[in-house]
Amino acid sequence: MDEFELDDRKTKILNAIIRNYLKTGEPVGSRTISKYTDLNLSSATIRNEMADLEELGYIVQPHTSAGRIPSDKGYRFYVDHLMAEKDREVDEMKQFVIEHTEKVEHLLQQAAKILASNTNYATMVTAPSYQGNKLKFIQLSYVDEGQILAVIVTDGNLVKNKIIPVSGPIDNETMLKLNIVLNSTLNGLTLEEINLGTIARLKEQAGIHSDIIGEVLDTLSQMMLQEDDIRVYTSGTTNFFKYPELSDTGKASELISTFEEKQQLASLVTENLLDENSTGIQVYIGNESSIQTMKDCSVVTAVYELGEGVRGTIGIVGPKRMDYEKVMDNLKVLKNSLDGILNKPKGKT
Amino acid sequence: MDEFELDDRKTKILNAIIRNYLKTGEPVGSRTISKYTDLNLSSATIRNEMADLEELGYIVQPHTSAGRIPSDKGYRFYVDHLMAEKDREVDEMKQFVIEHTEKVEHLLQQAAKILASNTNYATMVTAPSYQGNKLKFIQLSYVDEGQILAVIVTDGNLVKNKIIPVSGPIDNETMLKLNIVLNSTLNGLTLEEINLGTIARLKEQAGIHSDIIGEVLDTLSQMMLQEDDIRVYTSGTTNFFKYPELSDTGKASELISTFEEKQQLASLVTENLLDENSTGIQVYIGNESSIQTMKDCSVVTAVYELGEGVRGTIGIVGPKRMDYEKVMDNLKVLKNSLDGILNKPKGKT
DNA sequence: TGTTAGCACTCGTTTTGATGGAGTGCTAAT
DNA sequence: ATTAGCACTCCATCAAAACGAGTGCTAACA
Repeated sequence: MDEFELDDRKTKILNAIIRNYLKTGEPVGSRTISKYTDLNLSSATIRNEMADLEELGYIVQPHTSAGRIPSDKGYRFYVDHLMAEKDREVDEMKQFVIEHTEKVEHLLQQAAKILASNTNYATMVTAPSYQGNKLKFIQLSYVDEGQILAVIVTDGNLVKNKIIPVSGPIDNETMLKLNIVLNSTLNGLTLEEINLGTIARLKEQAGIHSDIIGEVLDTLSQMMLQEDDIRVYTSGTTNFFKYPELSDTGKASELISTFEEKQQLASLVTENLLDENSTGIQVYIGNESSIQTMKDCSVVTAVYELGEGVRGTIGIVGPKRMDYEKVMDNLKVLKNSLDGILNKPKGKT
Repeated sequence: MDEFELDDRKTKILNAIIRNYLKTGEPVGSRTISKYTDLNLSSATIRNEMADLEELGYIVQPHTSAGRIPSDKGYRFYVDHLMAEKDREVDEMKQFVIEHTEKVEHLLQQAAKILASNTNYATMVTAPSYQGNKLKFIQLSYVDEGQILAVIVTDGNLVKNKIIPVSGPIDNETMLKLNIVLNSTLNGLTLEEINLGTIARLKEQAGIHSDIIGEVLDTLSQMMLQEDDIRVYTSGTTNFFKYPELSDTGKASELISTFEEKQQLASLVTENLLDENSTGIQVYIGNESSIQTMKDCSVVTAVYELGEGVRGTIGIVGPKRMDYEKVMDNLKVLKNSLDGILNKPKGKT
């Protein structure tokens, strides 16, 4: 619907304004456009058109007697309709050489860092959620009196562990039995598939030690629950200082604080992880994102999939006047680097 | 030696200057001191004394016709000789209510956060090193074809795990045997105590599967090696903005970047973890710390001991003009809260 | 001899005013 | 419908001026 309220000429002018503003960061005036486009119109005509565009809400004037800059609506229009037109060369982009390390956390931290240094924006990478990830192996070990160690491995070789306190001592045979019961019942299931029936069956089989099973299951769900555990790796937060519109002390400080409060970031990103099964790229302009402090920023995110069902998000945060094309390209490339990396043979990618 | 080059009056004046500057953050002039102290001296006399103090290097003038501010040497003198004099009330300090969570990492992140909000400085907490920590339990599990899971538990219930790739399949009996060998040989040893003799004995016992033992040992040392794994939790980095002398874009940005590069912070803190067995509090003023970017800051650190041999560092970074007394008090209290927390009964502390 | 009052001087900060330029909106001519 | 022209607005920049805090020095004082 939006696109019909703009005729061809207005679209061209808007495009020119936005592209120009992305480049320079300065409000752009009618005279500039008059020369920039192939429309061969005088600045006066452009002025008239610009007045219209402003009335329609695509551009705004920081103050009288200044040029125009894109509004959120303008950016949105650009991202949705104007941007894709241009084919761009990916070869200029630095490659993502991600060392295939054992530690997922290192991997992700690294990814965040590279993305930040490539784009010059602040970046975040959320650790994968266990959504839909299958249990592969469970092991209980009697470590110490009163303490059992539960180790859980899922597809994609994500490992979690927790110490569970128990009251009495437990003999080896019981441990063995519990392990067998747990593994035979739960292996191959996703967390969502463990229902009351499964639990009842488990407890029955465990007999006298059903309390331990209970503990284990609690642990399981606690572990896999996202809230508790969505880790977010960030990098390049000081990049905010590179953009005058964000670099005044107050704003930058708020933004960096938000990045320190990883939990907030997680929430921003989680919705799109759940809502959307598509692996597309999401763009939030200004207030479109749910985080107040980012009202002067744009957020671009993508979902990666380390292994089957092991999905997380990568994202960048920068000024609204960001190089959307470059950012989206970078995200795509990084996403591809990460996708399925856990299942790939060891070594460099 | 230093203290002998200052007579009583100079000491008093220096003290007054520093205390005043700590409060206000403004260069302090002779007139202020003339009224502040009980010395009942005119500003002119103070001026003479100040000229002397400047020549001795305890104070400096930001520019002609400004008051004086303490030099690094001045701060050092204050911290070493002047500060302790005053007894302060701890009751004003907010308590550290640390929830005793299972996850050490949450615990430490929380500690950093509370410390930051208490002091209004940037804080860091390093995860404990394994220095001197004893192995308690090792378990190898055959998870998948070609993959063994190694789980290692140390005193203090720190758990580490790693997936080890193996070439051929391994039967249950072998696994059992390996586990017994590993545990019986290594339990109770610290990492440092595992020497070539131990290793040779292990491999011999393992027989045909000595390669796996080798892998496990590699993993062990890799895991416990500090370099690889000193995690640093930080908080309150945006507090730098609260102090004008640090809040200009350039400096603040550098500092925050340093806090993002956790590894650098780790190095700052590690030395004192190793060098010193005392549990005292370390103060680094300006260039006394090894990190260039912190030349305009003071760093105060303390060592905590979660469990026996499980030691890490807590520290705060702020302007040289920081409230040393408050900071040191806070560190002491936090240190006490953390000390031995792993061995304490579960629940609130 | 140590202390103090007084004064000239320095230097950073803040205020003020002037100037210039970029850009607009409107009107009248094409 | 388009354009040229013009008056007007507003911001940014710069320099000068006014200000104020604080010093160093000298000469007087106890």
